[in-house]
Amino acid sequence: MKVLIVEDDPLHRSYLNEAVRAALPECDGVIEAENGIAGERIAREYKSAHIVMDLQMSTRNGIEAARTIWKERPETRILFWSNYSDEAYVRGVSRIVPDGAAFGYVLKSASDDRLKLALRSIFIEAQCVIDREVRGMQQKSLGHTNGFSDSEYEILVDIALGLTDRTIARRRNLSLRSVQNRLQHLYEKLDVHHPSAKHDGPEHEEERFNLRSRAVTVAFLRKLLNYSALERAEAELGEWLRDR
Amino acid sequence: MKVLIVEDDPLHRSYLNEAVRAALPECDGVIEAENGIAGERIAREYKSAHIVMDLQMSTRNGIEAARTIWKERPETRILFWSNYSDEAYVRGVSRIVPDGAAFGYVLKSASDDRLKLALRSIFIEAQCVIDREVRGMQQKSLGHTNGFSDSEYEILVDIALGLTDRTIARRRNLSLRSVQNRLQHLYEKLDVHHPSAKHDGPEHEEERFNLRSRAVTVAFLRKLLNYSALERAEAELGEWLRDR
DNA sequence: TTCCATGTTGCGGGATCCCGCACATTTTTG
DNA sequence: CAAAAATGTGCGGGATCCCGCAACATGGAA
Repeated sequence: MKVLIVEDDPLHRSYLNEAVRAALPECDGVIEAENGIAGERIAREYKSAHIVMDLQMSTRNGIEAARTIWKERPETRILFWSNYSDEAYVRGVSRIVPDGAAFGYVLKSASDDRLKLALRSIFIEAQCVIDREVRGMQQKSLGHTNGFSDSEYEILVDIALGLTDRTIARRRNLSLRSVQNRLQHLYEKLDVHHPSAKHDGPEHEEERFNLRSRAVTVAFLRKLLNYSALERAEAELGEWLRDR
Repeated sequence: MKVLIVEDDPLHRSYLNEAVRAALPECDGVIEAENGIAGERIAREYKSAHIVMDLQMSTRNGIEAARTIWKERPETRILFWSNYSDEAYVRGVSRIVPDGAAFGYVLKSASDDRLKLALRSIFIEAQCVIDREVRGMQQKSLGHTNGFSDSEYEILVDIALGLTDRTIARRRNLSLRSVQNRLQHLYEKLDVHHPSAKHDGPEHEEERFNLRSRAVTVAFLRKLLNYSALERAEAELGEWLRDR
């Protein structure tokens, strides 16, 4: 068995290397890649079936790399090893994992033992292992209370990209009013109504926030969005624009 | 001489510890803190004058920590050791460094030698050391071509926070029109005009972007903004709102 | 001093956005 | 199955936003 490590940081890379060797005596070779592009290439060359992947890498992030790898070989087992459990990452990962594929999501802050256990579970037992904290995030994002449905998330991404209502309507095949409707729901869930508005008088004073922009900001602050998610969304938008 | 290391990641922390001991034989004690809060506390307790600080930390980021430390003891020498050279970080740092203070900015991707050299230059020679790449960013953000003036950056942050034109006007003591004027300049610099608009017919077709939101997005993608900058701006906004 | 660059402010209007009111369709729930 | 809760759509209007046109102020450069 060979294991491919895709990780930006040299320190983390060598740490992973050691952890893999210690946890998997049956492993007879560890290959390293220092960014997503190289990871994809090497995975293709060596037909790697066991990969440990960092999520945030400068030249090409782990989600993109994993997606292309899984597209070519859906049975590949990938363990994501990340610093963060942002909802944006969790959503990004669960969106691309193929049916029945074995994968894992472990935080870098996890203990040595947790990492090694995860390595064995996924690569030997073909069993999914998801960090407690990450699992919590996943649950929350599905539960209806305080959680965002896919359609709400979708429109959040669209306004984050800076699309107009009309463009969103065309892109998502909706009427203009429906788009605005979804926006209402989004604003409600993000709690970005006009905050300190006193409804005493009829005057329309103190509207402090531009709801559209504000929504994006609080989504960022709540880690529903992050740079990586924006980057991916921007790329998808680019494709759609090319297709008119 | 004692050195305080403020760094999230255990691996990086121990690497730094070793580097400091190797580069500074005259150092007779290395203290470690694993987040910004602890860093501030320990710096206060030990009156640390020599600090190596990570910028992105989960509980409290390095810029905040450095600011409070420098507020109490402006002669403290701080070496920032960061993964990124985002303009947002560079601006954030240069905004808080006191007059005449010795500081440094080295990327984590720098070589061992560069790091050790920087440690000696700052802590022994009291000389500022700024990574080549970071310096480039700094220059660019000052140069008028392709660079953003302070006022433009200011309004960028304001719309990123989701403020309305009127609120921005009150906050920055400007007229409404001036705010909109600055926005025009910002849109121009970020190149977010209505892109594929055909001016042939009088019809107003194909306005794909909401300029306000779009501007924030491209600023993010160009790393003029990042999570840390948003977080700081949000905190400042909170203060201002409390003061009415 | 005169001229020109830069920045601020007013006015006005077309395009969007935000959203209440209504109604139809779909899905969920009891 | 029927009630209830989502969800999609149209209409309309008040508030904002985007921005051209134009008048001033300020501060150097010719």
